Amino acid sequence: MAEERRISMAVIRRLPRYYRYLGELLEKGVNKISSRELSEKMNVTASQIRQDLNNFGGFGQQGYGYNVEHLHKEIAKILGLHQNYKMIIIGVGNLGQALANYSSFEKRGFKLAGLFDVNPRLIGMSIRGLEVQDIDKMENFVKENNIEIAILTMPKTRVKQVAENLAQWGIKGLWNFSAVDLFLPDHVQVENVHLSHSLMTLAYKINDAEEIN
Amino acid sequence: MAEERRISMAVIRRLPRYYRYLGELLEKGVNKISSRELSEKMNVTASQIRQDLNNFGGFGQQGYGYNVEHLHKEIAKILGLHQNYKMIIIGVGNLGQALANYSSFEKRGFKLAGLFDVNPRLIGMSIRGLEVQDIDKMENFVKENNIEIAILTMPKTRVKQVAENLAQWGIKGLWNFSAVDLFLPDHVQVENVHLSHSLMTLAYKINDAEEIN
DNA sequence: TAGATTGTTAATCGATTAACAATC
DNA sequence: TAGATTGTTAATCGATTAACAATC
Repeated sequence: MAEERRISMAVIRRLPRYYRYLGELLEKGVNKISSRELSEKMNVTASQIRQDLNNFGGFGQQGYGYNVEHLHKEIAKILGLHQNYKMIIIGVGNLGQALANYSSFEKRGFKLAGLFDVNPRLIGMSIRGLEVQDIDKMENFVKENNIEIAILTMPKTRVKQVAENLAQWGIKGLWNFSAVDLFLPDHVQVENVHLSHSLMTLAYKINDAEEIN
Repeated sequence: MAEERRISMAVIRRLPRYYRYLGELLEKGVNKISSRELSEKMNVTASQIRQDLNNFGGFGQQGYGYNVEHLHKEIAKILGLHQNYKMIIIGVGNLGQALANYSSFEKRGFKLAGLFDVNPRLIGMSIRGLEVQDIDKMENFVKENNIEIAILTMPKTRVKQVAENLAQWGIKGLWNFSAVDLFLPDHVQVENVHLSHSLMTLAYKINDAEEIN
């Protein structure tokens, strides 16, 4: 077995963007693309594209470039998009409902299987054919349906406890929208979306740009 | 005037997290904290905290540590949270509505001033006291009300054109939730929230963690 | 074959961590 | 004063860019 270098998250986080551009090229019927052409479209260096892709093996061909369809598929495989994932949403407030209605995730293999909340007013409500269930039912549901991903869109006070429970029940990934940092066992992966952090960063950029002038 | 080093976005993106932890300490009535104590709570190195903060001047005191309230306020200033920002939301679908209902942004000085959509079914609808307006009214509204930030939660097909218009009308920042990369003049700052990228990254992490075992 | 472009090594640049003198 | 902890320099580590031989 060859010695494998650990691939940095910086590289991984660029892959979805490559994937998106390649998908668009595919739709336009473009068959091949060179690292230079792609770099111009994406506003990155050609060198970075070649380095990034070479972490996973040689997908291109000297003198030719990359086959768009092939590269698109390979990146999907790297990201794990060739598989399906069963997801639940915990916390069916505004954001939870918005994500529940996002049908585009399904296309990429992320299947919504259940909705949970503590609020009696929401329990029983139906979104895209799924009934909001009492959070009491969650343990059984997760275990029986082999749920892989939980989307955390509930108030921050309850997140830590729920996340720890989910970890015990064998969940594999948490998509965390709350302003809470989760420190969990290694078998649970956490991806944070801190909207407030993002907005604060925008505020900084605005002020910084004004200072320059 | 002292020569100013450009501060990297890596540092800036850590500030909201510091800000959050300091806010929590403040609520607990903690007065002072050392870089070591904070580093243990946050799971980063003390060295990084001190380096990060020293980009903006010395906020601490040798032998003592940092005054929580003071540091909290200083970070707010750096991020530009001592100011108010007027925002509009363009695209009042699920995600737009969810963000419109997010009252916690207001507390940080991000004031929602208007809602816009093209869909006649949505126009006239009221969310948190704001009526959804026809997108035709947007140019006047932005100019007359000195809107600084636009939240882009509309279908990707229309984003580029709208963003270019907003840039011309003097908007300062775009909070972009669409899967489109915006290349705009320097006076407009863009902060992207690519939810699909985030979910793909989670898929990668899940698969990667399983490979290890 | 000649031209083009990858894969990959080497050079550079930037970010993080370690170390410690300054100082409260 | 003695102990603690910052501010800051130096060392290390990692990521990006440049360069070019390999090869289609």
